[in-house]
Amino acid sequence: MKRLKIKEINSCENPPEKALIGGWVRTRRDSKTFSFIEINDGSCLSNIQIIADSSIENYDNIAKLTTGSCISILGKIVESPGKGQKWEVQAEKIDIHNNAPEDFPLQKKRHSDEFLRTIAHLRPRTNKFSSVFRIRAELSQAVHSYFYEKGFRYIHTPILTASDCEGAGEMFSVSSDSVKNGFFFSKPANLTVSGQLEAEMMALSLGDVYTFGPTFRAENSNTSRHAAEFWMIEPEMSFCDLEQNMDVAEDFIKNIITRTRKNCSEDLELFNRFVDKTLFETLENILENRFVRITYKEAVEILKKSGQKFEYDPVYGADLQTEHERFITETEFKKPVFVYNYPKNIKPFYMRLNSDNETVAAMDLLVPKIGELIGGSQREERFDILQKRMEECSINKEEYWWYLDSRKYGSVYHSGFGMGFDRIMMLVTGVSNIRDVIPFPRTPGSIEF
RNA sequence: UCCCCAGUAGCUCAGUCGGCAGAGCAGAUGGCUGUUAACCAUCGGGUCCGCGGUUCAAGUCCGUGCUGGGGAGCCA
Repeated sequence: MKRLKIKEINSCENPPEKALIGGWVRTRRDSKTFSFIEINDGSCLSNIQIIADSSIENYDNIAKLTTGSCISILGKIVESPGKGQKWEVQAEKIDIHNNAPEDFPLQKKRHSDEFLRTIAHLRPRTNKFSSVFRIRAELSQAVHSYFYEKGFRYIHTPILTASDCEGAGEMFSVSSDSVKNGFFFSKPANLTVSGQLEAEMMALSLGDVYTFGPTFRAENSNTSRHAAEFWMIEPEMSFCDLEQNMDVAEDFIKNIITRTRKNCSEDLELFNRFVDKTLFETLENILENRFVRITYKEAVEILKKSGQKFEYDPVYGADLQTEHERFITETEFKKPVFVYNYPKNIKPFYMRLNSDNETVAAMDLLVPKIGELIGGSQREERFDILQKRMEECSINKEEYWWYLDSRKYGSVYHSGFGMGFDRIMMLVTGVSNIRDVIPFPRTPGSIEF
């Protein structure tokens, strides 16, 4: 008999009379002649209640089932006379796959996030984390659907790379003992910090492309928003300027949030109730408003005129501090804000120089509570200017011969951005620590599991 | 890497002025009930994060290390 998932039963008006169900015991309540067993199979947040009568052959063992055990049940699906659930299962046969010993670390009460991180292998068995990871799957799917529907091609950029100077942070080096000098690739290799440069090459032939894959940064960042291994989405579009780039970013975010809200309503409800009571309000605010667009120069002026006391005074020409970003998105506008046209000396070489010769066509998207969610730019497509910018930034042009080639042969204006997938997970769920939206997070000093 | 905070039973936490190590939940045993984080009774359960110091006496005070958390920098 085919196993039926709890989600299928719950969404049914007329479920089949009999079903085979498998899952993990969340709680068991005893009576003299029968047991109530609540099991969860991960298909949805809800559990299903199993009634096991003492007439079942292995009832002695069933009455000893502990939280965390795994069982299969063959039984009748009936309307529940009790409150709290529509359907329940009158068990006819119960297979005990494993009875969890008494030291099973998850109790029925609430655990702290910090404790659950130490048992990352078991935390998906909790309501909160199973919800997080169902939402993560849905949000991933939404990313692919969005781009697919817009005619973008999903491309795979390398994870192993030789480039080491994109200004994107420290890199992990990769070596192998299988070759004598350690250089498997004949020169030093690293884990990628971005697929952008390769994505540009693909965009300059396929038109609109995107990557969605793992990214690695060896920065010793100890914050709730940084991980050493995270997933990044990087669309890259030919015939696209900075303004169109921002249009895509805004539409993209609104689209994937809308889809996730529709398809994960039960899971999201949990976060709105227990994790962040303003979550739905926040998402509503993002969906219903146009994102603000201001230049870097305007941003600095707003900060200067605000009368707000900052630990670091806002100065034109310097990077915006976290406190500045928060003021702009949380206090001044109270909605997502694109800040664009940054001074060229605080941005990397590949961003397109504006006609003022001072700023580049860069844009960052700042979002309340999350901070920087997107960083992007129109790319410098002009061969001579790009070379000059590389010189200014002390980039070794020979290593980038192929990148420069793309500006030599059929170059065209193009743009793209990078969005931290784990950060939009935080936005959508209200979870405040990036370690809690990644199944097995890697952070400085921590690579268990 | 810097600043701040924390570490006590399997988990969540209390522990007063330095003076016998505590509760709830979880577990075991028994009872009761179409139960809903069920309930009632009984029992078992401790390297008070490690090391060093002060003291008649340290979970408590001091130093140091480790681990975790919050913030900053860096970024997505």
